[in-house]
Amino acid sequence: MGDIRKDIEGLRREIRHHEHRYYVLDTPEISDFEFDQLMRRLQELEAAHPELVTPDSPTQRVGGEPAEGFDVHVHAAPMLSLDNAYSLDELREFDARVRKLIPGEAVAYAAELKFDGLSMSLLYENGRMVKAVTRGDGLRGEVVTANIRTIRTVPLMLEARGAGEREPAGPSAAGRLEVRGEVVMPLASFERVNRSRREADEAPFANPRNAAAGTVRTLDARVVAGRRLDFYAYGLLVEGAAPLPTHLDTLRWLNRHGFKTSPLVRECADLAALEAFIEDVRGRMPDLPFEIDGVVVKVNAAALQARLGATAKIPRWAVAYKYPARQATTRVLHIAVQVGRTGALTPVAEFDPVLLDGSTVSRATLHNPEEVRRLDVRVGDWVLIEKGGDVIPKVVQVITSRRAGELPEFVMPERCPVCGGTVHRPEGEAVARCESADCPAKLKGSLLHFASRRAMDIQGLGEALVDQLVDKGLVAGVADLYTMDFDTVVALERMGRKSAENLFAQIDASRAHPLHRLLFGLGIRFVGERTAQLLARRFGALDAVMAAPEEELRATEEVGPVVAESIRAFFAEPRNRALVERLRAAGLNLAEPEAPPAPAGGEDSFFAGKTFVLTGTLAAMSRDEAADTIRARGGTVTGSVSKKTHYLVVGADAGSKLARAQALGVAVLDEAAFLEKLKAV
DNA sequence: GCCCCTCGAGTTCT
DNA sequence: CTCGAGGGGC
Repeated sequence: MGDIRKDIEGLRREIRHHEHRYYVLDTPEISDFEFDQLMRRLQELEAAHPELVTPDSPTQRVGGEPAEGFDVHVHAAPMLSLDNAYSLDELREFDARVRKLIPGEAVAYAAELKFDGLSMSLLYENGRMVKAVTRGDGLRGEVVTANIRTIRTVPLMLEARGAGEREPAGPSAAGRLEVRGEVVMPLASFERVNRSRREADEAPFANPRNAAAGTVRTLDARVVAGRRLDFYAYGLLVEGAAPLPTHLDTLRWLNRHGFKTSPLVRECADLAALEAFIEDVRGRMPDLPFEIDGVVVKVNAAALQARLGATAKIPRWAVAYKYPARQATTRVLHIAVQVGRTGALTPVAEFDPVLLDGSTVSRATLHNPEEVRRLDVRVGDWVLIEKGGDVIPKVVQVITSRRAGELPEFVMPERCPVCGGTVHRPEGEAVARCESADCPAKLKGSLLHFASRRAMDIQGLGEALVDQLVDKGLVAGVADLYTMDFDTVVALERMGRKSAENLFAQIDASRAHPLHRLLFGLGIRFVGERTAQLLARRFGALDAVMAAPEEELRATEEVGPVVAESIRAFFAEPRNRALVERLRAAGLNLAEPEAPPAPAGGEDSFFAGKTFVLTGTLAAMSRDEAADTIRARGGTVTGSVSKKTHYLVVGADAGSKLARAQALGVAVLDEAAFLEKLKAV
């Protein structure tokens, strides 16, 4: 419990620091998204430990303090922010919560666009706009009336077109009332503003929302007038009057009085209708003249809203659904250089974390110096990133229009960033490699590779442990794994007795694995899983492979001059020969068992002699299991679709392979058909 | 010598 | 999953 209290206090300190940087100093150190994540974590901890919530916690107020330069206005009613739903699941939870709080009521929702701008409160007296106030910290905002007056879609005088026949007329515009909405910068204006800022050698705005926020807080209203902002209204508070019966009524009232409101709105009776609307809006997003980042969902009936009420920070009757972005833009903070097990130096872009398709992404490989040059990525650049058909994010392009001034080009280091060893890039090859035999990064990579599932399958030997073993000098090569001292390992960080026992059991069991796993695990260049299997099967024992002259090696399937030379060079290396001797001494199996007889009945099965490719996620089994099953029935499984492929087995979310199969006219089996064929045998 | 097929290698986040 | 590159068929 003491730990949790410490965590909470640490988080609060951190959040207060960033709030100050953001709201007061106007020089944030972290992205909005990271800030949100900190806040979320604090909220979760406090929710789990309500006794630790204090009134001065950052969660107990809505935002920051107004900056100097503008008058401060205290909102008549706090401008709350909305709770966010980052997935349909979270939206479902919202719906369930609402229905649970007001059981038996027929709940309908009003859904509209969630503009990516800044909230604004407009005060009207006798129909005249007298004051415009930013949201500020939710309680007090900045008075920016002169700036907002320049926005053409903000009515300075309320119109009062007649009510439609079926709509209630609503309150008169005569008294004091407040209209709430969002100031946005349309994309066309955004492009124009950034173009002229670049011409004037000023840093362009990162996105329309920042541009709108920056503009509204400009002290010179003439500048604001030139920026063409827009205003969309979504809320109405009338002094001394009850709210209109529903949110949709409010929107109609606002329209009739001269305000723009969300161009897409729908009344949704249930979750399914909400999901349909969300899907619909997603499709239309590219055609909208402004940026949105989601859909706002509100309980439509004012009476039910009142019954649901609000917490100190957010109303319980509304939620903002945010789309998982398929693409995102972010800023490159750093280009790191990683060293892999083969010594390959890989440049990696590290950027401001962004939410991309449901997960937070903070880095993406740039593969090699060639790719860095092709993209022309530089530290400080804004880049467009996406997750293609798969999970792995990639940098699509640099947004050169947002490059502020001159940025230095990336240069590959001439020495290994980990060990300082010499780096060599052979003529005509894309990758540069660290040449040092003792590079810790290479050692860590080889250990992880050795322990990987398809090699020696030592579970529990992960990155964290390998780091410790190497950094503490306990392991200097794979052979040391078999001579490690149990007590030393138990003493390592985050290593309990039980985990150490499991680890040693795994290491012990690995001694008996067949030769092909060891051969693969050694990490000889160009000898992957398959080549290792072919070699092990042909030579039967490690000594035979080591002793084989190059011609013999080349007689093995899929081994040509390059691979043969690589194997020869590996075993010519004295330290590698010594390694083999140590492994032998440690009692490792250095032989390959005789190939098992062909599976009974395999020859006449549907699968026998045919080539299969698997893609997507299968529900009934993993892809590996499916591959084993096919092989057990006499089929072959390969990784890529070609004309020789007989069938492509597709699971859910199939990627590019399906398209390729269709292009080549390769037959496709869906999971149901595949399982059917399996049963038939 | 060209082209197709595979294999190898690197990779993100939860 | 994708890219680069080795092997081997034609």
